[in-house]
Amino acid sequence: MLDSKLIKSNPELVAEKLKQRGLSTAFDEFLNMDTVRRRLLVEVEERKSFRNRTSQEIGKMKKAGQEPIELMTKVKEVGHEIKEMDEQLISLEQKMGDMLLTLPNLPHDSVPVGESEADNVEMRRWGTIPEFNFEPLPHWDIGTGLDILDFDRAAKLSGARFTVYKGAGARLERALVNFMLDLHVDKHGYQEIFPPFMVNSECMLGTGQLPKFGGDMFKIEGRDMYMVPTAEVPLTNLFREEILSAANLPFYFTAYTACFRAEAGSHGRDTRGIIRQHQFNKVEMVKITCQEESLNELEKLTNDAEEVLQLLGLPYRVVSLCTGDLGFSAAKTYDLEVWLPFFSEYREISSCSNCSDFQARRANIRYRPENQGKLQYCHTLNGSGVAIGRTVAAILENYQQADGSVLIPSVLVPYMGGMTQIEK
RNA sequence: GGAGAGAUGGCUGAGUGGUCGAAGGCGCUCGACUGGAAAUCGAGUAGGCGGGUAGCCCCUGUCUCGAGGGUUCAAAUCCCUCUCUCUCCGCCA
Repeated sequence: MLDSKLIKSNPELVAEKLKQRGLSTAFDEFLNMDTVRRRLLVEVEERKSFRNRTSQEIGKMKKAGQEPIELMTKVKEVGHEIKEMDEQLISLEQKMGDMLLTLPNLPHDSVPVGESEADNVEMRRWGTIPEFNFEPLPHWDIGTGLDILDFDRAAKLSGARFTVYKGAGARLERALVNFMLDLHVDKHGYQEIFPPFMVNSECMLGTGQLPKFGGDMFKIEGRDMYMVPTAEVPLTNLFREEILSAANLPFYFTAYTACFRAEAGSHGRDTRGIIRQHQFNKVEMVKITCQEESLNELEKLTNDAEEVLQLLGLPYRVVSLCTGDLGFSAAKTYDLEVWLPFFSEYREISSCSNCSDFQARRANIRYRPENQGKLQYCHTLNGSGVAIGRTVAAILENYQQADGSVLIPSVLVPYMGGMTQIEK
C-alpha cells in the first residue's frame, strides 16, 4: 500500500512513478474525497468533544441528585448526528482505502524505465551454455523417456498442468528441496520455517495478492482460506500486526512449500512440461529489514539464489526488471533466468524483490528504531531460492546425454543416495 | 462436533457503567549514585487520524481494551453475532 500522505503531499510524483509502470492514475477524486473527509472529521469530532464533556457533566449532576433532562435530550440528538456523520466518514474512508489497495508499489529510482519484458536490463551472465553433439530433447520427453515424469496419469488424477514424479524423479525433487534449504540455512544464515500451506485472506491482503488477484489462487470453498501461491505469503505475514525491535532486524527466513496457482495456463503458455503447473514446489527466502538496508539486502538475497544455480552448474543470467514488468508489490526485482537447451533461451527460475514498505504497510509490520524514535514500517524482501520444478527441467535438459540418460550434478549426489546418473 | 474459560499497552497483569488510554510489575530511555559496572533510587515511556503550525518541536481534539453491531446522556465494563486461544469430552493422521 502506498503512503496516503505521500499522495496528498506530492500526487504528481506518485502519478509519474505509476506511469512508469504503465498505469495512468489521476488522484483528483482521491484528493477531493480526502478534503471532504477532513472537513467531516473536524465537524464530527467537535460533536464528539461536546458529547464527552456534557456526558461527564451529566454524571456529576446526577451524583448531585439532579436529573438534567434537557441536557440528556440534547446529547442524544447530537449522538444521532454523530452516527450519521460517522457512517459517511466510514464510507469515504472505505472508498479511499479500496483505491489505495489496488495501486501497485512505486518503482525504485534505480529500476530501469521501460514498458515490457523486452526492456529489462541484463546485469550479468554465469556459466557456459552446454553444446550437444545431438539434438537436445525437451525435458518432458527426457522425463517420460526415463519414466520419472508421468503427465498422463497426473491428468487422470487432477487434470492438466499437474505432474506425477516417479522414482528418481521424485527423489530428485526431494533432493533439491533439501539441498537448497541446507544451503540457505547452513551457509547463508536463514532460519528454516515450515509454514501452513493454507492461509487466510488477511495474509493475502498483506502481501498484495488480494484484493486484485484473487482469481489467481485456489480458494477453499466455504472458508476464508487460500492455498499458498508462494511461501512469501506465510513468511512475510509472520510478523503481521507486530512491532519489532530494531536490534532484532534483519530477519532471514527460508521455507519449502508447495505452491498453488490457479492462473497457470490461462494464457496458453508452456502447455507442455513442468514449467507452468497448478502445483509446484519452491524454496523461498524472505527478509524483514529496516528501511536503510533493504537495497543492500536485495543484492545479497539475489546472490544467495544465484549460488544455488552455480552449485548446480546451471548457466543463468540476472535481469533487472524494468518499471513496466515489475510485480504488484515490488519496488525493485531481479529475475534469475536459467538456460534451457531445448528452448534455446533463458527462462525465469527465481524472482528476487524488494517490496520496500509496501507490504509492511498493508500488513502493519513496524519496528522501533535504535534511537527510540517514531515507529517505522519495515521493508520486506522475497526471492525464490529457487523454484524446484523448473530446476528439475533445467537439470534434465542441461545434463542430458545422447543415450537419453541424465547426469546428476555432483552437489546433489549425496542427496540422491549416491546416484550419479538417471538411466532408463 | 459437545461443554466450559478467556482475549486489555513492547511484554505481564488489574480494572464489572462516568473521575480509565487504562493501576502495579517487567522491559526500554534519561538522570542520580560508582573509578567503572551490578544493585538501588528518581523521571519518562502506546498507536492511528485530524486541527493549530513553516515544521510528527510543541499545543490540542478524537478514535482504539480480539472484530462487528446494539443498549445508554455516558461502555474496557451491559446485550447480540463472529473470530481466535486454552481446558475437558468425542473423533482422528
